[in-house]
Amino acid sequence: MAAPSPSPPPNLLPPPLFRPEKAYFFLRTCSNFPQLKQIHAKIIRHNLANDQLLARHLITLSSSFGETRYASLVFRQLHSPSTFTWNLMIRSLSVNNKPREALLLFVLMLSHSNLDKFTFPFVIKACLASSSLRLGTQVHGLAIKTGFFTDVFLQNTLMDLYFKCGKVDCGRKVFDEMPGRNIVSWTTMLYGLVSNERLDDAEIVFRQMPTRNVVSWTAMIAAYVKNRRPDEAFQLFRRMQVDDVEPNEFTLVSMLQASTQLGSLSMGRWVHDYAHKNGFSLDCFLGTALIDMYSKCGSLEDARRVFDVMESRSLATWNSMITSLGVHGLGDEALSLFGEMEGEEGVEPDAISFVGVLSACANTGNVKEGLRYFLRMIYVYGITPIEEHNTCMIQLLEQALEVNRVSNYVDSMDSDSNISTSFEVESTDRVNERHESWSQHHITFSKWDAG
DNA sequence: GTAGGGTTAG
Repeated sequence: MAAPSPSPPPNLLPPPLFRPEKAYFFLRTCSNFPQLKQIHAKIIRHNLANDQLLARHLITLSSSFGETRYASLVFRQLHSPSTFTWNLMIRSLSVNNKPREALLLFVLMLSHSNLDKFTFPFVIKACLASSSLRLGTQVHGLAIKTGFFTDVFLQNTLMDLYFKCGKVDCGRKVFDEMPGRNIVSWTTMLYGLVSNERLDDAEIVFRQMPTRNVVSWTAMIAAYVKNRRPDEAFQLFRRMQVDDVEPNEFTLVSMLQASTQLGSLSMGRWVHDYAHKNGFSLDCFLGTALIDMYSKCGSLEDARRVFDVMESRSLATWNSMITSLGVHGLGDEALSLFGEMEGEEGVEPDAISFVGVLSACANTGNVKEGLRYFLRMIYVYGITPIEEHNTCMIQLLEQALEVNRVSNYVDSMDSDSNISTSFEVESTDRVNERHESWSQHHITFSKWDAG
């Protein structure tokens, strides 16, 4: 009797068929980076690593997880990436805060691939993000040379670059020579003028605009706020509603700033109420603007209430709440909230957080904690002190010296020698002379106390 | 797959 033929060992079995469609399905449902790596491994095992469409999905997804190195790896595995894929990779690096790498890739692209009209906005944005105006100008030249300059997206992005680099005349020239301006071109022009101290010209542009949408209205409202003209911001807000343009979160943030500038709690409450009634979600920006408004208009309770109900909080949200507590004299609460923030995943304090923390310590005279946080800022978080930190520290040290001076004075009443006392007095005076800014700082906080 | 407006300190 013939022996049954042995079945091949499992590792020699042909792999089950893994079509690209199946890989797309997996990628569509993929929600984290380890999962993505598993799917990618499968893709490689089934010789699909050179599939352009799959690679695009992998690049988009890994960069959405912030994994640009992995995205680059996928990109490098392609034999000859299409222009689309080059663009995608440049964009991925740029949006993940790696504009220099994006620009290097663009330089490489010039000798390996054709460009298209989509390439330019990505590259110009990378120029802006890395403050490379010079390269931006060269890209401008290249756009003209290659015939892509007629694209309105490209022109708008270029205008924006010039305005944000302070080159108003260059931006204006692009705008003036544009044959097919659209609403974005007009709004870019408007805001370009505003951010270069030219509110009057911006008003003219706003009047001349053929059509206005919520972005253009909001840009003009924000312009008034930026120039500390809150009354005009409110006027324009009303006109916008008469014009049947619905405000959005961006608009409301500006209106909250306008309320803060007016110091009007009732106006601020009205904006909050408006947001509530119209179903606006409390996103990080709107929530933080509300906290700031309530705190500066005198209602710490409302600020805290907003903070507590917010579903997601940005670093700015935490900073705003910490500063508010400190400013309202609740230094201990400010420090304890800072501790909570440090425990929160993905939220790392920045220089502004420490301005809040140190001024909370300074206001409550908490010298020991102040020094501890100051050192923590420098040595744990690697943050270089800025003037505001130094001002707080000087205030704290003066308090320490003052306490020391008084105690030394008391000691000196019991002893014959008062050498150390005179030294302390002298050094306090010297500090006062050198740092007159302290008194200004003090006035700032007295203003809060009064309010 | 591309462009414009928003938050925290000072």
